[in-house]
Amino acid sequence: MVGGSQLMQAEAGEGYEVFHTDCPARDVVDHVTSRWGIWVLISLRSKDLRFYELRESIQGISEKMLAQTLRTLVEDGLVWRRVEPTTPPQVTYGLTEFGRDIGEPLAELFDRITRRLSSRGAG
Amino acid sequence: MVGGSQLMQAEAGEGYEVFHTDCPARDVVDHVTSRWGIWVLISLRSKDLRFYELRESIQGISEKMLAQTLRTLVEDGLVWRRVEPTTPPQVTYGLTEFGRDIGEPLAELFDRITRRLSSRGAG
DNA sequence: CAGGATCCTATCCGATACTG
DNA sequence: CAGTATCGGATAGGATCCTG
Repeated sequence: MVGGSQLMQAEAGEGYEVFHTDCPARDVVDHVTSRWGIWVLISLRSKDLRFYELRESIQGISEKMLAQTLRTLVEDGLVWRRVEPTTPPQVTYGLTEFGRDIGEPLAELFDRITRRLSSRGAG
Repeated sequence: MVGGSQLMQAEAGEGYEVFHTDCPARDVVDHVTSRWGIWVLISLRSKDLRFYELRESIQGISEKMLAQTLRTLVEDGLVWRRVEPTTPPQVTYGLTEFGRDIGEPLAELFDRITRRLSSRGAG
């Protein structure tokens, strides 16, 4: 009876929200905003990508972290995974509806930061 | 001369973006999406808060991490810090214009995840 | 009240080697 | 190609104690 009530605190308390440790959304937020999660999601927004394409797209990511990040995002229902049983095997990743939904504010976040930084550097 | 060019790759390359390690926005993104950064920013959206209010608002955060997160966000220009030289001293934090700008997609991200999770749990 | 300093541990994450 | 398994260094982050 503790989870999911943090939004009510704004009215009950002094006007600020309380973020519970066991808030279910917190795990997903942590995964989405993990070191590599945000870049995977943003990369997949333009088009579905194969494993090696993602690895080359996201500079600095290791195969281990890419695999781990993808596994988490698939578990969370943000990314789907399709295996083509060819030789060599092809595995493609793409965004689910949930993933596309989440990808929007993520891309917006990235855009706003980029815009602010470039305008600061230019002017 | 290397940073800020990753957005061009979508046209030059195979249609997906490349995220450079030295992209200047990446540092800010990392700070904003750090373990506690997102919660601090969202908490400050409703109103300015003092140190202890933030600590109580964000369940599970330690004083060390709150101080460290706030320092980083102030350095990035997302949060301002005002010291009242009273006894005991009062320190208030709030969002700068940049911080409010970034806070929007952040709150939207949190809202969408919360909505999706609660609707999934309810029906 | 608002933190800095210190210590210590959990985990993150890269490198390497190996598998289907 | 698309991973898994293991190891070890780096770092994030909590607990505690101390200061203005």
